[in-house]
Amino acid sequence: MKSIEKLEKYLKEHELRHTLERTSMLEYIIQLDNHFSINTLMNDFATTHHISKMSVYRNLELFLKAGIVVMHPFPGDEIIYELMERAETHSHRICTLCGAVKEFHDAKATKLLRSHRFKGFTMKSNHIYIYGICSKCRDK
Amino acid sequence: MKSIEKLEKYLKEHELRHTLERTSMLEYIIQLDNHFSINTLMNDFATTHHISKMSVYRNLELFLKAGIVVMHPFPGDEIIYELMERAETHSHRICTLCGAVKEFHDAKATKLLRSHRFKGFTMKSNHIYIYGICSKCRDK
DNA sequence: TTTGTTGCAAAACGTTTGCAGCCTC
DNA sequence: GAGGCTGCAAACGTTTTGCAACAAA
Repeated sequence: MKSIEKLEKYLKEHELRHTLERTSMLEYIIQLDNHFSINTLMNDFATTHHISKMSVYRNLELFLKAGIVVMHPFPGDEIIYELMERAETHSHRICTLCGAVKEFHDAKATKLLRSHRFKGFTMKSNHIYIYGICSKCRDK
Repeated sequence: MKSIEKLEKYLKEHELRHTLERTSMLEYIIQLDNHFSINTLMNDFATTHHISKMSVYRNLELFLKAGIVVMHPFPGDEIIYELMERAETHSHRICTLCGAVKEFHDAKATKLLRSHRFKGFTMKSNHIYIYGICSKCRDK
């Protein structure tokens, strides 16, 4: 499902309101087309759009609950997020030493995961992370 | 590889030192045999062992780099960690609405992921996360 | 003896809280 | 209209920084 539709569905189901701030924040994240952090939203988005830092915090929370945005377990001082819709198109491999992250595709594993059926759980999305050491760090 | 061996290998390779604090912190995490947060370490570990909060922060960082501990992308106000060795034995499914996390096994997918070979990247570990809605939240 | 490590305390910083006013619905 | 939502500012609490003393190798 598209991110915008997800937002509309979530707001409707939870009797929450459609605001300009929510829309503009989601649109910003969509056009970013990349990983981002709170800093990205505070420095690049909040300063150039009509929205307060508080609404950024609160609406990021909402996007996470609605499954529109995912958090990534990447090393480093910042928590990294990504649009769920975008994150679903690839997996991540991470160097624990330097924190470098690469995206890669794995059609087989993704397909296998999608076929899962859980009792008492509606699957929406699945994500794969591979940890290891990149060649740069290995050569040191 | 066992966590203790990982620590020794990492310290040796990086010419770092073997200290009582590092050992006791790792032993604490091993015997915990569960997810944990900074709070767990600060309140339950640091107060009952000879170690300062600063060393907890700094050594958690070290454990992450050494691939001894992993961070999880779970919703909520706390960042959740787990011993890598323990996390490798299961996958996680997460309810985005209430934040509930369940561990589950998926031998097939895990095996498939282990068979990956990357150019310029030495894989150490792989992790699967499934997002969705649990039955409790669905029924509301 | 060298140099990484620890622990302390102060400082800095990001995040939360409470509330008044605004805007959806 | 009712109640969610925003934005402000103050309060809060965690994390970082700098440094001196200590300890591993």
